[in-house]
Amino acid sequence: MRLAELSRRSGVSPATIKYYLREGLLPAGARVSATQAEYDEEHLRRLRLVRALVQVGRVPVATARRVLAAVDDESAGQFDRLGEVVTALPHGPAPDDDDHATARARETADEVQRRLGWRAVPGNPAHQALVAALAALVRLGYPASVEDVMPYGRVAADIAEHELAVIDEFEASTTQLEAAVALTVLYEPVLLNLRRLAQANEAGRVFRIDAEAGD
Amino acid sequence: MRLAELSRRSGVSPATIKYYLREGLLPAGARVSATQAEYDEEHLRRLRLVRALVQVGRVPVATARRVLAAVDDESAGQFDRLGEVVTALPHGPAPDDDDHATARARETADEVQRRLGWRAVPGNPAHQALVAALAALVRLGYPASVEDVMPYGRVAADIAEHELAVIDEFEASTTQLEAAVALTVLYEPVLLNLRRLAQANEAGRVFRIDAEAGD
DNA sequence: GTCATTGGAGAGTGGCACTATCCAATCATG
DNA sequence: CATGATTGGATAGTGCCACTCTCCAATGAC
Repeated sequence: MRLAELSRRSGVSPATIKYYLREGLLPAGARVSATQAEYDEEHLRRLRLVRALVQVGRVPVATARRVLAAVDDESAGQFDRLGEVVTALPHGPAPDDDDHATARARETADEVQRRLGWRAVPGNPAHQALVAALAALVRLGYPASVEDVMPYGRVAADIAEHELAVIDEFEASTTQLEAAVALTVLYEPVLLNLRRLAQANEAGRVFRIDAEAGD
Repeated sequence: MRLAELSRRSGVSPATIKYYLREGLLPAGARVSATQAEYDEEHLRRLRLVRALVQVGRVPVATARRVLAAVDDESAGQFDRLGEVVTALPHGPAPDDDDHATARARETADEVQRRLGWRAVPGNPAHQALVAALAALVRLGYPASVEDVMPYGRVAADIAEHELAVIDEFEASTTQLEAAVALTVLYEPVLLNLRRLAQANEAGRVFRIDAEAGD
């Protein structure tokens, strides 16, 4: 199919598809002549994945390129590619200054991971972002002790175990990696928005009861 | 204290503090003369909250203004203010087109909420964002059935119940609302990054065993 | 043969979170 | 009281990012 049809079938504007081609998010089509290229179903699928990552998963375009390159890199082993993928995916900001709050947050993060039996990797961007978030809570005086964080850690462990089981069912290593990326990135907003809905629901219960009791 | 000292104590540049004052994220200081203003500890605390929301929570500045205005609005009741806060907080994008995938996603979202005993509010931005994320999964052919999503819903319900209990322990309604905002926004990266760490840990177990077994 | 279409390249746009520059009023100091 | 530094407010500018617009030569369809 031509670029115009790829655009029509995906709902992505031709200009944006050209942009993705330029940025290396989408492999070039098979050049059928000097001014025409042919795209197939695989291009359509990849384009949909890119759109999902960028729009729903809020992955920056430059990051998506790195992630997809790691997924496609047949030369490296599966475990190394997965490592590249998870470190390339966007995380929060790393802690900017090493104050008291950051130090306490780091201790908390380490202890939580120890209790869950995880190997703590201090350089891991997810670890850094976790410390930064906990440090912000500490700075504001909100609860962020090991006991406060542990419930989230247990929940995360449950979810991850379930997700890896799902990923492991895919056959080829490239489809496994693509599934890992898609499920990691796209179930993120699912989880967050379900949490928001649960909070709204729970808040309705708690505060309405309070209000009925006379505030 | 003067703006310069507020800057020193918070680590935020004077130019950025001025920007926040202009944008209404930070109330003006007490004007002590035509060219001088006095800031107190409350300003410092608010500034730290703003920084945490904007930097760690990735809340857009315009959104933070709405959220903080609702927290401060003494004229409205607590429940209404909380409603304004949760709808103002950033969510993912709403579904852009109403195709087959979106329709299926909507059904799934409704059924999950029904099973969890939540009142489904279709106009809720969190609901919209949930549908958009599920639609993206459906479009890519990844598992997004009611059974796939329910574990996340149960986890969200557990977390929310725990969080509301924490919030309910704060005394004044303004501090409760501020706590609701801070905990909702700042525990989000905590949860997400713990999930990433759990995934990395679980992936290490699964794929290393696979590799040892001969790939 | 003619004219609309295609794909590639480069520059331009709009939004956002700052950031740099001015400026007049004021404060501390001698 | 003179004077130079500081302060806070206003305005314009910067850098980044995800597109989007415009142009163009080569081509394909009729």
